[in-house]
Amino acid sequence: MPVVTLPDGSTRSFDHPVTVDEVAGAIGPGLRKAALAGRVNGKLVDTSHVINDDVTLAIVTEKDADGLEVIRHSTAHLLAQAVKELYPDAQVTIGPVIEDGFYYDFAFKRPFTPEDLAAIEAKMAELVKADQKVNRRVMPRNDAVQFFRNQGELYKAEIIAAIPEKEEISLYGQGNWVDLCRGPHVPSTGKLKAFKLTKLAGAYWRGDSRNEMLQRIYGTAWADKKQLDAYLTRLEEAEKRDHRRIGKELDLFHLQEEAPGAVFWHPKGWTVFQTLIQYMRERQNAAGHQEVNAPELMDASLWQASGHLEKFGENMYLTKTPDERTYAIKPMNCPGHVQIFKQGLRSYRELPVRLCEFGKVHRYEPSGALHGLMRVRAFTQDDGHCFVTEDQITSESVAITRLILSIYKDFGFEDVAIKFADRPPKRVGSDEIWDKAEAALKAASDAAGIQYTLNKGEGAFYGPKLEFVLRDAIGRDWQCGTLQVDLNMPERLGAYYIDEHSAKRTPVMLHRAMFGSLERFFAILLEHHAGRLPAWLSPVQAVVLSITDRQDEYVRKVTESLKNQGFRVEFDLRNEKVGFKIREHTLRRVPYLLVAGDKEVAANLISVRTRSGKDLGAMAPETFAERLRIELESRGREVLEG
RNA sequence: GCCGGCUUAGCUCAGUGGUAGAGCAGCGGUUUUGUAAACCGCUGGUCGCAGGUUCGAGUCCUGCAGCCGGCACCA
Repeated sequence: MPVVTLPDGSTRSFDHPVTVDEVAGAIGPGLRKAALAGRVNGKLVDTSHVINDDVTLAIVTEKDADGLEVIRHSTAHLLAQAVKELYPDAQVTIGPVIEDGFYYDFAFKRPFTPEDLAAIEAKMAELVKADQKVNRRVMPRNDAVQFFRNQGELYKAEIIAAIPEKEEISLYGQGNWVDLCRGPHVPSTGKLKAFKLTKLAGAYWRGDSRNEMLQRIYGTAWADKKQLDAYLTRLEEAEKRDHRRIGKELDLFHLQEEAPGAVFWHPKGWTVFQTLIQYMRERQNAAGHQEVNAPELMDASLWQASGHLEKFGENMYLTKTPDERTYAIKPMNCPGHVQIFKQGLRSYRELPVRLCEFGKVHRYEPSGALHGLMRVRAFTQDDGHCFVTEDQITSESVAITRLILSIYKDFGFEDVAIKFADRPPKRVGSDEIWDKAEAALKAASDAAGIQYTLNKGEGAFYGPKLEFVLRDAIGRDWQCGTLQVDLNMPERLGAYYIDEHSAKRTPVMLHRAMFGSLERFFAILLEHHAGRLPAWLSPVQAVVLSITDRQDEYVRKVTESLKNQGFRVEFDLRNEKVGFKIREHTLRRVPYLLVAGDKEVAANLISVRTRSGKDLGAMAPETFAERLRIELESRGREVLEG
């Protein structure tokens, strides 16, 4: 006789086995109607699930995160059902829940068109209206394989055939459509009220580029129309902060056809870029890293020795010179730094040797990978290599980790996730060396007191790495910094030092980058701030505006004085109304607008307005300069308007 | 690289086989202006590139390039 304990601690006893649906009904008809699924002893089940024993039960509705998950999963099924009804020849494959929605992959003889998408969506709406009951049944594995084979669903049959033989397979059906699924699902299609198909895409079967390409349909699904609309609005907002759009609006950079994946930096964009470099230079100098510069073009033999040519040759720019030598444009900086380390005999007393470079590298990325500044073929790394003894791995790694996190704080990124990427399938070096490298990096992570998640098999080919992932203002994640322990490359490139017993020893090389790619970091900053860069990074920090031409001389004088103090300031003497000028410079995201009319000239003041529209009142130019200086030096932690 | 879409003025975009358009920007003038768009006028295009079909192509077809959305890749 089951006793059901509800989340509020109350219990309900039944004298016969009951379904989740019946329990919900016993609590109230409203809850019964709202029930999408149940959580029995922590496990998510259908509302039709039968409870035989004493359990804890939570009724899952659209208000729960679990409920939303069930809605999305069921909407994916609804999509597949609609596709099968419209295009019986299409074969279904998989349809999982993803962030904000779901997708479903189909194999079909012709590509789906945007018109198909509209038709599918209409069919889905029709099926919702029909409010078909969703039912679950189980089948022995082999029967299930046969069942789907008979229906011509070869992909489904293949998936099921990979499940251990003795397991029972659960099938979900609605109308005359059936799919393999673990579930749970909503009780009927009428529960799916707010969804939208969003995009069509190709996707490889089982995620392997050697396999055939399937057609993926993406959709989003929510508990109600309001949430759906909010999501669509969120997408529009994200589009507004797209760095490609902002880059154009603010005249920061451009890309053009003749140089795919390479950036033409405009004066304002380059100002920001240089500010980033200058900042990083100060931070890494202070941390004892020495800046160097290595050739962009080096003989291919060096890349052969490092292993890069073999592993990444297809993605390297190679050039043959008239003297019949083959040079590679550097795709990374490590071999160059090793050459610098190798000059002269190094003593253990010199270690750690920390070399770093703002290295411009070129990688022939697959054409489909290019994406604005986020993924380019020519980019600048704040790349560094620390040559250390084995004993120094931990302390050095801890120092680097702390440096990276402190730097991110200066840019306003407090929410940093760290991932530990261990040995990849394709790698150089023995397993013993990898064991050692992974253990060392783990020890260092623990010593630094950081929490990380495992990113299995995602390490570099020469060593394990920590990946530092930033979360931006609208919740998107970006991998930027990295710290890698490398026990392979120094040996391959013949680097050594003399230890305290006068013996040759191979140093350990720690690879580190903080911005990662400056181009990418720049783009992340633009999107994070929606173009409103903090004043210390803004290409133009203030504009001095005249109201009539009577203030021209004063405006020039004030501007000149601020520029002489090192601020990035412009003036605007155009024959325009002050409202027009304010609108324009606000749209250009200039942090401070300094207005000078007859009143200000008479009193030797400027009226200060922020780009967010706040009036800071009239003040002497010197006062403004003093307060701006504090803001810049504190990197925005102390703001003028605060 | 793979699947699909897109490419028209500096920018955003309209233009479904018959003489290339709008708004903004730019330029010239009027206006001397007080915190998010004053007014008038003018300029501006090998319609991504190369072929083809047609009496006629921005529009239809083929190839290529770039970009966009995904997939795969990412030292």
